[in-house]
This record gives sequence, structure tokens and C-alpha cells, in this order.
Amino acid sequence: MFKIGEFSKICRVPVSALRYYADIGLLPPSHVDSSTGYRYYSADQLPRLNRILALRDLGLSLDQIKQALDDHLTLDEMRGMLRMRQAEIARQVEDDQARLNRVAARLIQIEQEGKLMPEQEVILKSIEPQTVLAIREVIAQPEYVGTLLGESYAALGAHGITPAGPPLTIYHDQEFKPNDMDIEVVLPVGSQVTDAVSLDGGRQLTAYTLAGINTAACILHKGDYDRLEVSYNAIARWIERSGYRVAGPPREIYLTAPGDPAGILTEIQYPVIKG
Amino acid sequence: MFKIGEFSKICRVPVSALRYYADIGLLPPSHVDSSTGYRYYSADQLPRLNRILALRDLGLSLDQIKQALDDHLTLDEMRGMLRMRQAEIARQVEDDQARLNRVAARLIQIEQEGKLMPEQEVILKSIEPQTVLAIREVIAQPEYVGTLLGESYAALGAHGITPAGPPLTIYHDQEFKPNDMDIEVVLPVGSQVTDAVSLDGGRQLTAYTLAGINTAACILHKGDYDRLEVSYNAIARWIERSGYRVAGPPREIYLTAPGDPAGILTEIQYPVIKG
DNA sequence: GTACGGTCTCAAGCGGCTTGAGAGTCAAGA
DNA sequence: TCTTGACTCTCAAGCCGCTTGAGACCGTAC
Repeated sequence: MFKIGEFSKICRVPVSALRYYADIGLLPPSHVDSSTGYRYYSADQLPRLNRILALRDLGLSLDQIKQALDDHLTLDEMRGMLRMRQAEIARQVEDDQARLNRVAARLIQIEQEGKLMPEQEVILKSIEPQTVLAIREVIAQPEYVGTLLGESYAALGAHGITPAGPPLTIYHDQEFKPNDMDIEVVLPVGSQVTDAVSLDGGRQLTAYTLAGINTAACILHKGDYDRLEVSYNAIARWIERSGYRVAGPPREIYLTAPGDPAGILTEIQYPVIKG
Repeated sequence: MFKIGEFSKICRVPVSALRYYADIGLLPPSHVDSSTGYRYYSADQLPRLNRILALRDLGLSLDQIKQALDDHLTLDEMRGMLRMRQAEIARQVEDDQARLNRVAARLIQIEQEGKLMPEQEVILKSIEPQTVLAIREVIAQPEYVGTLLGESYAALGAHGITPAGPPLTIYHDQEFKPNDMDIEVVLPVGSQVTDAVSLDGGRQLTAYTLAGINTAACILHKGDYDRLEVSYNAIARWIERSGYRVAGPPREIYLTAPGDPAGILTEIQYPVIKG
């Protein structure tokens, strides 16, 4: 039996962490002196601790680790868990590499400070009502919008319906939140379409008439989505200066087909009223 | 002027985050109604906010961002900051990739569960006192040990001193801590060496006689350092079973030259006494 | 006995928000 | 003018995986 300090040295884990693991029941000492409260650890606990450290190193939460160890999960479950983590880490590596690129881009941008992109013009339009197939969902990750759009298009094709215009999304949230965004994916179709179209998992595209917008402040965004803020800024500046104010959820219209080499065109539409 | 909810939608930042940024003075609203406490934001604040988001995305802390923006740092400083982050992120990508490999290794290990490495034997030895050149430091990162060892060897070479044995480290901490480890890097030399040897930065290798160890429990570790726990476990089990107890800081002796293809050999020595 | 160092418990702190309770404010419709 | 209902406010606590610190007790060597 080792006192906590010795055990700390042996297993290369800080005393504070060992106490914490004891507190949360992840690694209770093999013996606790009931009069002094001293924790005593046995070498037999090292295998468990090493498994804890290994799993922690892989990025699992202590809760997950506790469950994994206490439920004696099967090799298969363990494999599944690790493979999931593998995928997550791989994704993070990608993210980080993208971040690296953004840092590099930012560096270049700093070099040529001042040379801003020419700002697009904001124009006022009236948007007509239109017959659409649409699905509204609360999604966990913003990127899922793309998937949803793809699914919807596929379903349209499978039913032999041709879109009557470029797809759009409506952002229904009262405020922005990165998780659980309340969005609607909308595909304009001919007015003869009246039946819902099913997607996977019991979801479906409903057919209805999307209301028009009396006055919409619109801007055309040229280029990648990750520069979309620039156009949102421009439109916000315009709204503020013009004496209008926002009167409903904004829409994004995706004007170019995916993969179009000529560059991406997106229109942002904000319902506004004088006020 | 926009109310916080509108502004949130425009800039795609949660209301709660905007309030937080206001609280910490990172992005005070352009106007706060003194009777109601309502925050009002102007489109003119978007550039600042975007800069905040960009820097946050790069992984800077809000504190750093605040300083960066309020001190109007020069392009050069900005460049320096970004390049540092670039290096950090690159390092993290490497870490994550190493982690991926470890997950993979763990998966393989699970496949052949049960086939443990043969455990090395623990033996008792008496270690003689020896003349050494050594430096004791509190280091921030464990990896720095390697650097320190390299530096020390180079200094030895520059003074024409030949080592009298393999180098070792002594872990002086009473308990393990990942940062600020108190370690001593030790190079055995001939007894004629009595003068200190200077390193960079005013540090020096001091010459002295390293005390021997009456009884040391020793184990030979074959293989990578990241499997060192296995041997530490073995030695702990041995100590516990044998009725000895730890009587001083452990040493690691690096028996193979760096880059030796035959595999790494490391000896762990724990001073012990009956008790 | 008396240092001195190890251990204990309990509470707070870190970062970057999020969540919730409870109360006040605003704008549109009746 | 009043009532909704949506929006906003403040303040406190929670998240994770520990770390740090205060103040008190414990154990061993001289």
C-alpha cells in the first residue's frame, strides 16, 4: 500500500488529480483510514488507472471512462467507442488544418491591408409568394444544412419534380445560436405540386405557398460562405442608415449550382419596413 | 441601432455571448439605455466584432483579443501573434495525429487482448557513488528533458570531456506534476573532473559526487518511452509485495544512444528500504 | 518534544460561455 | 387603454478536469 504521494510518483499522476478521481468515484483508493482519512493505494489499482489514463488521452470524458470501465464493456463496444473517437479526432485535425489556412489567409490579408473587397450594393425588392416544398428542422450543426439540401434535391428528383428556381433557407431563430438552429430549407416548385414528399426517417417536405415579402433589403454575395459576414455587415449598415428596420426572418438564396467553378453567388434577403 | 436580438441574428453570435462580451468590456454596446438597461448596438460595431470573431476562431483568448484590439497593435505585432498561433496549431495537429495513432494502436491491442508483454524482472542492486556533472531544473514541459540532455552532451563535447557512463535523470518531486517538474539531468564523468561546465543562459553543469543507493529496486524497460508505465507498474507491484518501501527519488538511466535501431533500453531505479 | 513534511477537507478559480429564475420593457392587437 | 406575448434585463450557478490555497490534522526522525 502506498500513500497518495508515493502513488502519485509511481503512476505519474498529480496528487490533486488522484483525489479528484477518488471524489468522483473513478478510482477509489483501495483503503481509506477511517480515523485519519488518509488514502492508501495498492499496486493492483495500476491497471485500472492506466486504462483511465489511456482513455483520457484519447479524449474521452471521465464520465464516459467510468461507464466504460464499470460496465465492463465488450471488446466490440470498446472498438466502437474508439473508432468513434478516431473519427472525431480526424475531423478535428481537418478543422485545425482549415484553421491553419485561415490564419495564413489572414496573414496575407494583413499584408495588403486596406484593399477591401468592393462592397456590393443593397437593393430593395418585392418578393412574390411562391409554391414550394420545404422542411423546417432544428439542426445541431450548421453544416447539416448542406446535407439537408442534398437530401431534399434527391427526393425531388426521385419524384420527377423539377425545381422552379434556386433553393433557399430561412433562418427562423429569434436570435442566433450555433447549436439547435431553427432553419427551413425551401425548394421552389411549380404550382401544380401539392403533395408532400417523404424523406428518410419519417420526415417530409411539405408543399405550401411561401409568403412573399413586401419590401426586402437584398444583397448579392460573391464568393465563399465563410466570407458571408462581409455581406451581412453591409446589409446591416444599410438597414441602420436607411431608417428601415428588420421585419422578419432573413433568407439566403443559393443562386449557383454546387461545384460551379465560376464562383458562388448567394443572395441575402431581409424583410424590412420603414420605422 | 439594433436591439441585442436583432444584432445577434445579423452577426451570428448568440445573445448570451454578446452580453458576455459587453460584461468583460470586449464589445460594449454603442448605447445602453440608462433607465431600462437595454443594450443597443450599431452596425459600426460589426468590424470590431468580426475582428474579434476572426481572432477567436484562430484560438486566441478573449483577453489576448482585447489587448490586440485596444492596443492597436502594429501589423508586425499582429503578424507575430498569428505566426505563433500558426505554430501552436501545427503542433496540435501533430499531437492529434499522434493520438490517432495511439487509438489505432489501442485498437490493435484490443484485438490481441491478453497477449501482454512479458514483464521484466525486478532486481535489487547497490548503486555506487559516482562523480558526475549535473544540472537540476524546474522545467515546464516534460519533453524539455531531451533538450536539456542534448545541450549537456554538447557542452561536454565542447570541453573535451568523455562521459563515463550512460546519462540519467533523477525525479526530485515529492509528487508528480506535469508542469514544473523538478528534475536533475546527470552525466557520469571521470573523477578527475571537478570544474563546472557552462551552458547557455547562465546555467551550468555542476561537478559533484552523486550519492550511491544502498538498495535499489531496478527494472529494465525495453521499448518506447510511452510504454514506460508498464515498467513503473511492475516495479510498484514488486515493491508492494516484497515488503520494501520507497526511500528516495527514482532515477531513469538511458542505456541506449539516441537513434539506436535495436530499440530503446531504460533502467528504472527506485531506492528502497525494508519496512 | 518538536520540527517538518505529508495529508486531510473544503472552497474557489480557470475560460467562455450557457442556462435558468424572476422581474421589468416594448410593440402590436383588441 | 389594456392585454398579451415576445423580448430584455440582472444575477447566480453550471459546465469540465482539474489546480490552488487556507487552515487543520497526522506521521516520522531526530
